This record gives sequence, structure tokens and C-alpha cells, in this order.
Amino acid sequence: MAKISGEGKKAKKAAIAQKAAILFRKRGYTNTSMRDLAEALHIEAPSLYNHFGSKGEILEYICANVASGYMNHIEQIEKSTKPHTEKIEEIIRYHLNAMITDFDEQVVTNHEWKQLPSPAFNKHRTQRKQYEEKLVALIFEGMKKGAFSKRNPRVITLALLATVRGPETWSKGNNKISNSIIIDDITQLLIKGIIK
Amino acid sequence: MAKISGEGKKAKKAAIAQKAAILFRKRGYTNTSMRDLAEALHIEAPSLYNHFGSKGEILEYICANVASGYMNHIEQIEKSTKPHTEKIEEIIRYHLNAMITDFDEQVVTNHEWKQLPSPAFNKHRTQRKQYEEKLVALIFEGMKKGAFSKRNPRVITLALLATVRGPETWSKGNNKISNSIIIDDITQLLIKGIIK
DNA sequence: CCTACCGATCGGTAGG
DNA sequence: CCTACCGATCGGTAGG
Repeated sequence: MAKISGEGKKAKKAAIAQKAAILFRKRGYTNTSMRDLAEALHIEAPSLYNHFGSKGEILEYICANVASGYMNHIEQIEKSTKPHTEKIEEIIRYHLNAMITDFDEQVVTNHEWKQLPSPAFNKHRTQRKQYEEKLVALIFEGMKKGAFSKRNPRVITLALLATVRGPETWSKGNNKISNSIIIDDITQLLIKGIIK
Repeated sequence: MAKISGEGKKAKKAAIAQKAAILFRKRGYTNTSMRDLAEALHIEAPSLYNHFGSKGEILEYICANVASGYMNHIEQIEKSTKPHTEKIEEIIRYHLNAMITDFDEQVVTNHEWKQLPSPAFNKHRTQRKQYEEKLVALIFEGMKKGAFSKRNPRVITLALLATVRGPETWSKGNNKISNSIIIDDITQLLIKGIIK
């Protein structure tokens, strides 16, 4: 008798979400039907509803995972006593590394989170706002301490967050460039631009 | 008797595309139906087909306008004899200014160009690639001349293009920040990061 | 620019 | 996990 709940169920759920992330990234969330996703998993569309209550819940699963990764990381950074330049550098590297290693989930979250169903949408939006505020505070502190050039801390924060999304648009042809060069060059560009 | 062709026709076409850009940006291209667009224009959906052959042609109209703006600008820059730092600064400022003044069209083009119908898709992709190559060349020259820090020119190009898209994600709440601060702070961040 | 309408496809449910 | 199926909505056409 096969297990119908527990570990097997959770693993199947994760497998569905992983495949969904690939399709959602390639074709977009709205352009990917539950039939497309089912076909990629070699099952029929209604079977998906044994694992997720709706299409929106699959997106929610993906976005929540990504968001909690970022929140956990920045909370760790806040606790540390490192200089601000190092803190910002670690955050930049976390973003770039996440973008490269969890490419599909990251891109889908950034592009499609506004299509999250209602309660999940508000929760996710709040998390993004909280993350942004933590980063603004870190950058503002660095400016006050004289480590960073004095500019509008919110503009710098949003520019940093935009830059670090760069690998999103990388085409296959650019993949000749190694991950470490991508991470190092972008990190240095940003740090050099931010510090005094 | 109303004119049924010429200037009036062209103006109506532009008006449809402008409204479409607003809706496509807010809800996404796929999530905006021809009925939604028609309603916003106070006409019936089938009437739209007197101005555009398909939904895809509306997207094509928007993306082609944006693309030609960028191509014309960089070709002007290539012709000039200014130092490389000034050239790059002008390009950065063009991007930021375009993003702020043609917000909807710019965001829609960046987010939805991959949904362009087949011939337009290939044309637009080629234009983006050409633009990218021109920018890589400019940055590589600047590095060779010793004006810019030596890094992978393609990584720097793609990071620059990502950064300059920052205002895309600006929320209304951040609009307390003036456009000139946004443009100046991001330009300075990037130039400082790029130069030697 | 409108009314009337079509075939295709969608997310999701019933029932097993 | 499947078959059978539904109501809603979509892009687009016919014909005026």
C-alpha cells in the first residue's frame, strides 16, 4: 500500500511547484494552464487539485519560499556586528547567488507576485515592504557613519534591488560567463558606487 | 462629414495604444482582454479591430515605439566625439528619463515583449540584441582607454541595463522623491561604480 | 462604430 | 489519480 499522506505528499507538492516555476517563468503565470502543467508532470489536470486547492496556491507556494529565504537572511545580517559595507556586500551576494541557483522560482516571484490570490497577495506585499525598509535602514546607517556616500537612501536601496535582478534577463548565450564573474563584477560595481 | 482616414485615424490609433499601455502595465498583457480595453475607451470590443488587426498588433505598436527611441539615441551617441564617461552618463540619463516620462510604455515593453506575435517578436529581439552589443562595445572601449575599471564588459552592460530599470518597481508611496533626485542619485551611483 | 455570435480554452467540480 | 463535464471568458469574424 502506498502512503497517501506525509513525506510522499510533501515531496509531490514540491515537485509540482518546481515544474510550475519552470513553466511560469518561460511562458508566464497566466499563459500557463493547469493542463500545461499536468502534461509536463504526466498526469491529468484534475489530479493537480489533490495537491493544491487552486492555481493561485501553487504560485503562493513558490513566492512564500522565496520570500522567507530573503527575510531569514536579512534578519541574520541585522543581528551581526560587522561593518556596514560588509553587511551590504553580503546582502548583494545573497541576492545574486539566489538568482543564479534558484533562477525559475526567483524570476517567477519577482514577475508574478502581483497575481497572488487575495490574502497571500497582501502578506507577500507586506513582506517585500518590510524587507525594503530593513535595507533602507541599513543603508541610511551606513551613510550616517560615513561609510557610504550621502544620497537618498531609498533611491539607493531600490537601485541596488534592481541591479541585483540583472541575471533575470540573462540569455543563454551569455552563459559563457561564469557565475563567479557575474557575482564578483556586479558586487564590486555596486559596492564601489555606494561607498564614500 | 467626419474624416475616416489620415490624421484622425492615426490619432485614434495612438489613443488606443496609450490606453492599452496603461492597462497592460497594471494588469499584464494576457490578463487584459480586448473587452477591458474597449470599455476603457467607451467603445465595443469589435470596434478595436478597425484600428488594429489583432491584440498582438497593439503590443507591437507600443514596443516598436519604445525600441526606436533607444536605437535613435544610441546611434547619436556613437557619432559623437565626447569622452566615454560622458557617453555612458548620457545613456544612463536617457534610460532613466524615458522610464519616468513614458512609464507605462516602457514597463510594458520590458515585461511583455516576449509575447509579441511571431515576426514582430524576432525583429524586437534583434533590436534589443543590437542595442546591447552597441553598449557592450562602448563600455569595452572605455575600459581599454583606462576610463572604466576593467571588468567583464557584458556583465557591466547588463548590470547597467538592470539598474536603470529601477523606477519600474517604484510604488506610489515612493513618489515623494523628486524625479531629479532619482535620476541624479542613480546616475552617480552607476558612474562611480563604473569609472576607474 | 455596433449587434450578434462562434470555436477554443480556461479553472475548477462531481463522482468514482 | 482518472473520466466526464460545466460555466465563464477569451480573441476574433460576419454583416451591416
